[in-house]
Amino acid sequence: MSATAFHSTAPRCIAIEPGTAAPAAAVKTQCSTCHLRELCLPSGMNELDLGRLDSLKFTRRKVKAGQTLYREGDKFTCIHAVRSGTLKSSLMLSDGREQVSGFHIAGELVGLDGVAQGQHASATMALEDTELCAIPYAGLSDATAGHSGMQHVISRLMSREILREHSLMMLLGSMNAEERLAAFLLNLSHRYAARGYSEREFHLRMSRAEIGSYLGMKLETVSRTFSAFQQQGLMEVDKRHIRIADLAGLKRRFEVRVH
Amino acid sequence: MSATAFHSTAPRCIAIEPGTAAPAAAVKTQCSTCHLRELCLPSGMNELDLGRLDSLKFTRRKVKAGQTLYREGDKFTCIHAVRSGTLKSSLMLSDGREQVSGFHIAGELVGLDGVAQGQHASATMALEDTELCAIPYAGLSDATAGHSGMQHVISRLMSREILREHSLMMLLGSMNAEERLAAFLLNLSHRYAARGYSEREFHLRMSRAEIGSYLGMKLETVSRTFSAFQQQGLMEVDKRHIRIADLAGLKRRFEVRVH
DNA sequence: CGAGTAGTTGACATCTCTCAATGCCGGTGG
DNA sequence: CCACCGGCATTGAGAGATGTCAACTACTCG
Repeated sequence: MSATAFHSTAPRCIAIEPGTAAPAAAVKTQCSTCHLRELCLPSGMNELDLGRLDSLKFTRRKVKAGQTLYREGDKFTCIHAVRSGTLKSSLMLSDGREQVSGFHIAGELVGLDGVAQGQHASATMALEDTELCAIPYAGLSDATAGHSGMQHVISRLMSREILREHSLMMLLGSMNAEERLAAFLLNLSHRYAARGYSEREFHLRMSRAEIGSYLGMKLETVSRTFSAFQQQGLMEVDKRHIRIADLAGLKRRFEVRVH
Repeated sequence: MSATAFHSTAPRCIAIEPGTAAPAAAVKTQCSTCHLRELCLPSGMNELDLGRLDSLKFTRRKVKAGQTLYREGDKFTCIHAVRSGTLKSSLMLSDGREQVSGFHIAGELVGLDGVAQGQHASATMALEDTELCAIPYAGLSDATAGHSGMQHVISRLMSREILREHSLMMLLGSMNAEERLAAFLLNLSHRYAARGYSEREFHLRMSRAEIGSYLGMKLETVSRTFSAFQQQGLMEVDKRHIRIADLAGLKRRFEVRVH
């Protein structure tokens, strides 16, 4: 049904992707020196806790465009933090229907849904060549045990994931096509802006079908809605390149805040 | 827009509802003697951790039908565990649109979305007279600090909430009206069965409008879909009383498992 | 008893989906 | 080098599902 296929093997998070340019010894990363530390796992931690995090030295991992990071049912061992690139997570129904449940960019965490059952409930695939930090969940649990501030940060991250899903539910449950696409674009714009990129001009890494799956509409409807926005003078659309001409107007018409 | 209105005051979780039959001294509850312990907060804990939980002695709290437990924006201090009764949680858009994000019955936890920002992102209202345990989040954090098994249980509960929202997203994003309503009823049936109630016959505590809001459809469509199920011989529907005549058939036609 | 709430049903409108044709682009192989 | 192919996006026409509006009934509460 979906245009995209899962054709990679499903390596574990401890393994280094074979065939990548990674040196023989795994590249290790410390949070305290990472330019994404304000957005990512350490967000909200104090210096002391950040130091504790550093002792974990996370392994880096590369995933090429089209390859999966994990599939549904895979054993859950690691949370992953995106260093660069873009991923999509999706849920699969027994009859083959796919629903994209999220897109992830630099500084975002992937895989928190695996904690509940010790195995992943979704599959996650790279939409472009992507680099991540593999954060072993067991190691993280040990490191945070006894440090309630640090523990609270983890809980906050999980709760934040719940909030993220709230807004998607809102979107899927009570918005029409234009509102959905506008909410999606405004959300992306916001996330890019937080990372220092342009909030008005960006390149979509996902297909119309993937956007549609995420927003609960068909790819043709996505395409038509893009065209409608363009005709309304709200933005210029050239395939995956988006330039928002009237960001304020877009917000005025479509920014529906939750409470 | 919505048929339901918020007309209660919004008491804090430490307070005892005025005017209820609760004795002067707050009723305290220990998890180890609770008949819901297998389903609720202690689910998956060992004896030792359960003992630690007992030392917290949660305050009971009653909320009458139609009253709110908390509203969006309220300070988050407690998670609540449902002892008896039914609640709904809902999200509000700035333009007044409401989306029900969940229904909660005995043994389920309410309010985990507040952890992220220290304030509630949703509002929660009792659909019938309801009794809860108020679980102060700070106290819980302290009690679990240093006990990674106990901490992991909390994380699991949050992750479980993420999974719950996953299936709702799946439902909202890629199912038609019959599938949505069937999935909702099968889910309810399952939850009642786990609590020792009939899986075939139950009383809905929520209106057609509330079901519709939860499932992303209008109340008339909910009503029509109930009628369709009845005509198909799948169930008998009398207002809010449901008797599933052909549970196997309902499952066969509509049970779409995630992976 | 009257008003208000909840649920059902019908008729029609509207939105999104479905199916189909076309164009564009990049990669590949003759 | 160019023809061809596959994947992605756009657009049109018509179908189908759900929303909207309205009428009616049953029930509850004051």
